[in-house]
Amino acid sequence: MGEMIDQPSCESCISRTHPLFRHLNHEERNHISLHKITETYKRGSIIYREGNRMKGFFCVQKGIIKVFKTGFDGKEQIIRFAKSGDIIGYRSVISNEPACTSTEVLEDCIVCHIPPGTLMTLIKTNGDFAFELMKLTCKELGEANSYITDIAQKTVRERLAEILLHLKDEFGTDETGVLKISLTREELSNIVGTATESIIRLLSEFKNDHLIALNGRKIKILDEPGLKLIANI
Amino acid sequence: MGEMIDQPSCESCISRTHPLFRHLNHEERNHISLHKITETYKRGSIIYREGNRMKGFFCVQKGIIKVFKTGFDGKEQIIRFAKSGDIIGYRSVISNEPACTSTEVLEDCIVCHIPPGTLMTLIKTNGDFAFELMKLTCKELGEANSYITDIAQKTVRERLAEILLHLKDEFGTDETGVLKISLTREELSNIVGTATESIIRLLSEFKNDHLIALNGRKIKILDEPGLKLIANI
DNA sequence: CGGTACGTTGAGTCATATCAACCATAGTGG
DNA sequence: CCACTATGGTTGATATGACTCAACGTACCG
Repeated sequence: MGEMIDQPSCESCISRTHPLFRHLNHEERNHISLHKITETYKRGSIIYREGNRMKGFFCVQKGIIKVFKTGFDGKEQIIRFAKSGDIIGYRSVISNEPACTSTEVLEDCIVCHIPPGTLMTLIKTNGDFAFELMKLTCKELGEANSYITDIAQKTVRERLAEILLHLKDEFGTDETGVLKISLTREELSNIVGTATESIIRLLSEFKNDHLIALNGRKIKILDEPGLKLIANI
Repeated sequence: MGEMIDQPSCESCISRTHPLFRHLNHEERNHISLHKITETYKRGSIIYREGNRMKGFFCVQKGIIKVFKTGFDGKEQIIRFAKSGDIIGYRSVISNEPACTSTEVLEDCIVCHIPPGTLMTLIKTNGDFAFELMKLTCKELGEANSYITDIAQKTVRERLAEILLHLKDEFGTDETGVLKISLTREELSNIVGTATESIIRLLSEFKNDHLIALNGRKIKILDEPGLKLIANI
């Protein structure tokens, strides 16, 4: 459970212009405003865990969350990240199944929790909302399909190069070119689907080949075309 | 393009009781009836190809279709199968993106093609339909997420055992216990994500361990608990 | 100051890919 | 009817990418 903070109105929320919420009318937004709970979560907190019965979904205002599954031997597999504007947990609400992933906060978050009934009502009464949500799901599904193909066919080296580029696209870099998202070696290995040691060795190979620069968890992309070549993009 | 056959009415279609179509009223069903095109496809035909702009979606009446992506070096990765009652191609219609997978017929098919406008209208005007479709997408997404974790973390041996059990669940067996779906060794390898030779070797290992019996493409499951043990289920 | 989590490096092993040869079957065209 | 070709299946030998295990360094924290 996160910590409750002053409850801001949805009328002033940055997500108001999000494709998903763009089509809501005054009344619908008001309804959400009344029923949502805005909370903060610190780095390391678990928002929900695989197997939990979901009691609504979450809209991320700020921060970064990792979405992962736990494999047979307890090893995490990171499926995706959620950041400002993304929503998580809706899949389980809709399928009415226990959550199939866990979510852990990587960077302190502000998250709005919206009860399940509100989601259902919106889907069934607002066609545009339903359509946008479906678009979102379809996008995720398309990405998942690509991911499957990549993991099945590419080498660890190729996948690491691809993930680095992908992280740059998704989270960007600061002024000096350092990836904004900060991950442990283990987390990187849990995205790529490999052993931590392999990631360490490959990162230092990439560094020797002047593709990246390393400084602890800070990763700077030096040669994007070079990485693309390795990743086969 | 498939071959057109006598156009049956949707009023008598077996898919009428499908969760997705259950909530359609007389008028909506009539509208689909008027606008759908029912076609047959022979084994080996391609219904649509990755990158195609989709001109509607398909509802499978009969037969088996494989849904796959083509990797960098041309190797196929089978993402899923579609059989009676399943629908394919809707993702691209909704995202309004080119198809992200190709589909090839494994067993002669009867397929109804439904134009994109009809899908959109249904989503936006029939909340129950939208909700059921979303459920379907979410189910696929959940399966894709599990698949990612499996491929990333399990060995080829474990995955093959799992796939065999999965094929049994999805397509069943005949009276003698032989899997109803018939796949080439290469197709099996394109599901598991490995080399054809590895599949051949592992299948014959499983056979020696009396887990399965082999006769050409016919695979009989002899020891389901044993396979589950190997698959870590 | 010791403890805990993370990062790094080396050595050895193993699962799986790759390459190559060969067999079986079925369809094709002269 | 036979040679020809294509496709799928099988097996063996060899190479190697990646994992595992183990030791050790580093940094932060109470």
